[in-house]
Amino acid sequence: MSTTRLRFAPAPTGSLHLGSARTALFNWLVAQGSGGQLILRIEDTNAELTRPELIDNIYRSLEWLQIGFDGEPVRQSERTDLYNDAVEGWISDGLAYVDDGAVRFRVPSEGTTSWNDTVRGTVIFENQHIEDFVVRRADGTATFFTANAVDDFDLGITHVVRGEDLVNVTPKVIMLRQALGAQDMPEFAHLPLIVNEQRKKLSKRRDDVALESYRERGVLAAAMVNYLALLGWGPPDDIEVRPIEEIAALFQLADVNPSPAMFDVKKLESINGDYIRAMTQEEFSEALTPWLKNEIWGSSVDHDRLSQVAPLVQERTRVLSEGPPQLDFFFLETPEIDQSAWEKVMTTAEAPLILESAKMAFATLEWDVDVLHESLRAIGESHDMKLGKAQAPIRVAVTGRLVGPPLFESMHALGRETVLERIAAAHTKLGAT
RNA sequence: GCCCCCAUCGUCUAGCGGCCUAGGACACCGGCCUUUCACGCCGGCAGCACGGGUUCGAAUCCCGUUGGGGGUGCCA
Repeated sequence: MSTTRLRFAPAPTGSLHLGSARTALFNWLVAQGSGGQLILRIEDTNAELTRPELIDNIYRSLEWLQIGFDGEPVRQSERTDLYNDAVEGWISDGLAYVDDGAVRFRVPSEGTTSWNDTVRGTVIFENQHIEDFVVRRADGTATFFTANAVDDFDLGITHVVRGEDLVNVTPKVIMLRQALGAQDMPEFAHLPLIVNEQRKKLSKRRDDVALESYRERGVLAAAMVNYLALLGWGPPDDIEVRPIEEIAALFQLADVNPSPAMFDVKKLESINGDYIRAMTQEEFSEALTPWLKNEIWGSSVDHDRLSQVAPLVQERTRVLSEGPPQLDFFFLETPEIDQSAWEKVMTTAEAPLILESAKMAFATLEWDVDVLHESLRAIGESHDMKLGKAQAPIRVAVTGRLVGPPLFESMHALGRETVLERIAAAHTKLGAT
């Protein structure tokens, strides 16, 4: 029995593109599910694509996604002899000819070239519509077609899984493979494109296509991979959010939907929120660390303190970068007061009374979450206000904002002294205006 | 222009001739829970592009129309 062998073959053109990441993932899923091998092949036949930092980018992104490969990466820039031999062979067999310094493959003017695509069914091209394409440039380097056909053959690739934008090169690659003397063809599967709201292929110019930028915003690798798997494929049991190993066990190339899929950031973030909530509290506060540097107070954070308060915002965080901003009042000397929040709740007749009462009550009561809760509830009641209303001035005074983590837990963590200071400051500020 | 492909709720999908009065998820809208926001729970809105066939029976098969996309480089 022959083992399944796949390859992910990106061209190094900067940060890994979402579409490429999805292609890498689907290749990986097939390899996992079939117990086969997955090879990473860098398509850098073009000299400017051989820059090391571009290639490092790919490695870094794939490593982050935890998409692993078998063996060392194959660099096409290091296999030029192989391609030259192939081209020379085609010339001497009369299958290719020199044209203006370049070498072109002679495409028959009759007949058809077709294959049975695993996701799209039979695809047929009439040879008369295919031009004599270039297999070696005038500068002596091999083109994509040549390198692709030679490598897939030489590396024993059994499944070619790639984007739909490559459908039209497939007949050319098939011809070259036959010209190489191959008796068999790999299984081809062309994945649907990932498109934007305008239903156009994601493009670098218009869309946020860099995998890296989602990572920087605090999308977890596991969530990204989970979401990507859902683009063009759906689990048979309707359970969408699940470990990638489970997806690999369920995934079938033939089940992939051939129509284009829109990249929906909202859904990605929803899934990311699921993954964040599934973390332990320790994992979550640890995961927040890289995003601290965006905050002015972030450089001097006490990590014990952070792990104490981070759980308060865990279920309120969809992407990690949203975490630290919700925690600022714990680490700032004085909270940054949101102007519109202040105007909304501090300009009522009750606000000063609530602050006044709380200032007195909080000075002596037992510093306990439940006691604080009950105390504020009673204060509100004495002014004929529901707790939801009564807590607002205190919340603004203590946290600076109208919304945030649970108030009593926050005050408890902050400590009596700080809370009293902030309430007093707000009270004074009110009196002054 | 030419070649190739695609077509189920706004979006991602399930469906592979009867189980469909079309299921799930995200989004959206209500409600409950509730110390704000969130989480959670309950409910709602909303779709087989259109027209012909085939069949006892079609979202599912065939043809056409329309609409959309991809490609058309000595890029990959």
